[in-house]
Amino acid sequence: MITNTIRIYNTLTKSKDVFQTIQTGKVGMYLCGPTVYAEAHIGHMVGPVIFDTIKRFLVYCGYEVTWVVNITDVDDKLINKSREKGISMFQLATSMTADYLSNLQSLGVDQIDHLPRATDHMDEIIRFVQELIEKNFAYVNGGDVFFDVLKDSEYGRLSNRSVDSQQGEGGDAASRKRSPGDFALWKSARADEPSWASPWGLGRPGWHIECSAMSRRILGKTFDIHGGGLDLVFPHHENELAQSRCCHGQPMVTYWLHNGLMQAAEAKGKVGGKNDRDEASHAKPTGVSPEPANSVSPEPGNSAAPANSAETKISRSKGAGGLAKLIEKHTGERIRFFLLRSHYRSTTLFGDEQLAEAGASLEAFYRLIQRFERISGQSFYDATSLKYNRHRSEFVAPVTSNEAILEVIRLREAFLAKMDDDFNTGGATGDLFEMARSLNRFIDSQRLEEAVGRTPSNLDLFAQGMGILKELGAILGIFMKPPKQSSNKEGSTEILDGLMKLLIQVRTEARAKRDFAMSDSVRNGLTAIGITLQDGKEGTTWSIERSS
RNA sequence: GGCUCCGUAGCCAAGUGGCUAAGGCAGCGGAUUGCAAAUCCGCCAUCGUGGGUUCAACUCCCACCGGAGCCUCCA
Repeated sequence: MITNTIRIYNTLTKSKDVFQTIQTGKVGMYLCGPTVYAEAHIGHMVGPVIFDTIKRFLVYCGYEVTWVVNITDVDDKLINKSREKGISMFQLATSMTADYLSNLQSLGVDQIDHLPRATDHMDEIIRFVQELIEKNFAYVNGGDVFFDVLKDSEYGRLSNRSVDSQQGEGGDAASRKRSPGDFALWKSARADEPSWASPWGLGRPGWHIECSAMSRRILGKTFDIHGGGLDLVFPHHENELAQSRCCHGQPMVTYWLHNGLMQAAEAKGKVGGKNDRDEASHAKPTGVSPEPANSVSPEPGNSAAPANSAETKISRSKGAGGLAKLIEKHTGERIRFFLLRSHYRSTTLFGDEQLAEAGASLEAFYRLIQRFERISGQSFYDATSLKYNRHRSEFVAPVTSNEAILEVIRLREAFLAKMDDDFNTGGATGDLFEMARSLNRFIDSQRLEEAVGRTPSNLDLFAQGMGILKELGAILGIFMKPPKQSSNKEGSTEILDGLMKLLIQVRTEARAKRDFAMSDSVRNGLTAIGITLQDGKEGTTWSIERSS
């Protein structure tokens, strides 16, 4: 059963529209993926994470969703970069695609159904160009094919631009265009460039046509949702839209979604943007004095670092696998949660401090989950252990008059209402924090930490409450598996557990004898190496502090 | 220059024409604890500036100041 109370902000209409699918119960969505010429940076993850969340939410609401993310593996940048590196374009694309996919996996983006590569769809691309020529929306000049912008009366509507304000690319291509705003559908290849045979000679596709061709093949001529970064609105999406609409005589997409761009804290410009890439770009006469050169970069995370340092550095180093390192330091779940804390349409301030803060707040959930596992003796993460509801329409509220649990039920509604409102994950996470507080309050008020409070009905109610937390976590794609511990715990778990047991026993005996000097010495020593002890009603527990 | 968007507490960040303006981080007070940690309770904002519309605006309109994006490859 479908539950639809969703409204989506649509770039095309510039308003929040009621969500209505083309086919009942089915959703087709397409997200513009990367051009795989360099390692991914955090900015590349915004779209995938929000779309992954959108798909989870739509599935939760009862839809059958097909999600496509394309991989652009042929492009001028790829050609140039592969030459630079002395490898083939194919090799470069393969390794950078692998990097991209592993980053997605780390962030829990696992809902993608199709990852089409442009080079695997040359036939469809060529056919698409052919159709546009036949329908007189495109023209051939030399070995190039251009889209004729003036033939499309609706051109410019998505990005709110008039045709005469279009500025086309200059260079030798300009002379072969009818009007400057025309863009290439097919580019003739020079002898030393990768190329494919076509009716117009050897060449490669233009930048925009692959998305039109691949989305048509997989999702059809008209589909529900198309997304990408705000920077793609023009020219990429405007052109894609023009190609598809002109070719098919019907709308390409119902809802155009655009995510805001990441901005490096204490740095100018978006992450991965011009300022990041162009080391020596003081060309702009902005009147601002050139930044001081930052030669030595302090340890990231050192908040005492001078401005123009750590945070800026992270985005700058994207060419050297910046994101993979970031994930290693902060864990994928932390980065995902960080991205979800703000609204996808807003510009997000990104920096080491912001990430650390997201991590600190996440700890409260992890502690609650540990508390649950300790009390109930069952796993929170194991799919067969804690029951939770996968579909919105199947929800059955726990029967109780307990205030804390009633609050959890109320917060679930609030959470879902926020998700309904243009996928407001930033607002929804707020409800999650309140939910955690309510669940802790339930534990405290019912004395679940002690044997006396663990009545079957209390334990059952508690499990139902935690099930709601898990239900909502699953929509956001978090709390699906245990958080990553420090890497050095791997492989030595048993020895570590044994040692900790021993130390705790020694300390407990000292405390029993009221030898607090001794017990504090043990605890302080452990704290110093990153292990935290917690004295509870039923003994002492320990945990390793995760990287900050 | 053209076209968009943003400016909410020390920091991050939701949100609304009228009820106490979410939540997080940090901080402070209390309960709890041998002391801590964790947890719970409480405190911590008149929403960039100046006008206007309105019975009523942080929320709508205008101007200004400040910031970002696109117009060229970009998630």
